[in-house]
Amino acid sequence: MSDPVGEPPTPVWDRPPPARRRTPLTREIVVAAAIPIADAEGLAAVTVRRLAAELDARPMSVYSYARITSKEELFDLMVDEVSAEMLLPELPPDWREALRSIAIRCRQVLLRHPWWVELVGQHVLLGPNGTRYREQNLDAVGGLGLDPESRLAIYVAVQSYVVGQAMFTLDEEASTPAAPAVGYQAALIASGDFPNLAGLDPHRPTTPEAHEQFFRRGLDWLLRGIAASIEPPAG
Amino acid sequence: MSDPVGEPPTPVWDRPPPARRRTPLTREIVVAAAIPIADAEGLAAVTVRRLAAELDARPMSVYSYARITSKEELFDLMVDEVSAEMLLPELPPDWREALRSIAIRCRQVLLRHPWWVELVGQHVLLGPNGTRYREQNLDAVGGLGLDPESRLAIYVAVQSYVVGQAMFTLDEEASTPAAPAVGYQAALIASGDFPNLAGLDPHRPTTPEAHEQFFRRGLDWLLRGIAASIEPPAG
DNA sequence: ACCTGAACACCGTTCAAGT
DNA sequence: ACCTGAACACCGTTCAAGT
Repeated sequence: MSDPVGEPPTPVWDRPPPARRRTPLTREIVVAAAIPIADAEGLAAVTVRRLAAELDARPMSVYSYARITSKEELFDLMVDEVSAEMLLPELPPDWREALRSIAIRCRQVLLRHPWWVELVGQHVLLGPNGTRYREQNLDAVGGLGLDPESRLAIYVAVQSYVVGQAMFTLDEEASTPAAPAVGYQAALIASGDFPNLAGLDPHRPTTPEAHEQFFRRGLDWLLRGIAASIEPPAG
Repeated sequence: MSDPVGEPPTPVWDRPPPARRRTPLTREIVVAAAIPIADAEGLAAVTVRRLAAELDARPMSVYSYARITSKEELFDLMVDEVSAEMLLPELPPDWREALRSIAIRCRQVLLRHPWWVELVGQHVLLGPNGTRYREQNLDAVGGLGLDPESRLAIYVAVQSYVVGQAMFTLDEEASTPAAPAVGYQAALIASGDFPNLAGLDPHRPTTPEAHEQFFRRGLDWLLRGIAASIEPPAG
């Protein structure tokens, strides 16, 4: 692992001398290397030294070639890169379907990149792709004749729900029944002081499909409430 | 800073010898010391060594006296401690008012302890106070004759919105107009490619009151949608 | 048994020295 | 000017030695 060449099957002299660099290190390569590490092992595994080793470079070269002045800026780039995945190629004409599609797509991306949620709290969506994403959200409700502030309020409400809900799903996926805290929880509930929690089926399904159904239920509530406030009850 | 006694104003011999320890170090004291640090300087400022210095102890004593085996467990304790602040002394009888009160209270606590949002993504609410908080949430909709799963869905939906919305508020409060990313953003929008974002008033109020109004709007949408699904339209 | 000092294996980043 | 090795000032945690 610490030997970038691996176990040499031939004498040194037979191996071609290392090329200066197969492809010059670029910002894109650095970001593309960091994202899978964060996906698979969490944000904490993304260290400058680890990236350098992975890219067969020296730690400080990561800063030089990615043109970043701190690790935080690398995180900014990672957040914006993933924001691009949230963009829909096309927006359904109906505002409700448009918001629903955006929310579902966003959720899928968040479940693929759990660290995004951790970062977005401190790294606002001000990069190029994050800006495009926000523009697309406002576009979704563009045909309703609402004032800009109201459109922003709708975007923030839906996005808040999606991000918060993704956190819950990730939480539940991460906490195995064997975790100590889960056992403690069960003992607490068995005390009888938590009748509502006790009423929950301990064997309720926690499949991805079940989580998605749960998510859609809340999303429908929110969209229905928005609809009720912008479309005065007909009849 | 590294000298726990400060600049001595008297010769050593005049100063009373250090008491063994004013009060024995306990878990509660450690957690109570950690929370204000996180509130004021962020989670990253909470280090074992910093805590030890603050409490006039050695780093490893923090582990011993708080009975924790890792820093993560300290974070677990911090999350649960703050969860207690979210509990309402009394629940309004009307389910909608109950959910609204919980949401507003929760939001106030989150704005006081911004790091809670960062942690809750990986530290599920399985401690004693977190469990009480979840029980209270389920209790809020206990008088409607809903099945347990539906009550859980309502709790998760409201809580998701509250947590996600708090992140947005904290984001906006944190990003000063002088931040480089904000300037970049303005230039992007000036390009004309983002008509919806361009339509937003750049001088719109960003006071805490304005944020709260924004929050309440989305909360009302969500509650209205929930109401519509459990109370079939009368008339 | 409980507590703790020194040491270990890491971090991100500074900075002076290279090219 | 751009790049980088060594060094600095930190981390969380292990572990052996104390009481």
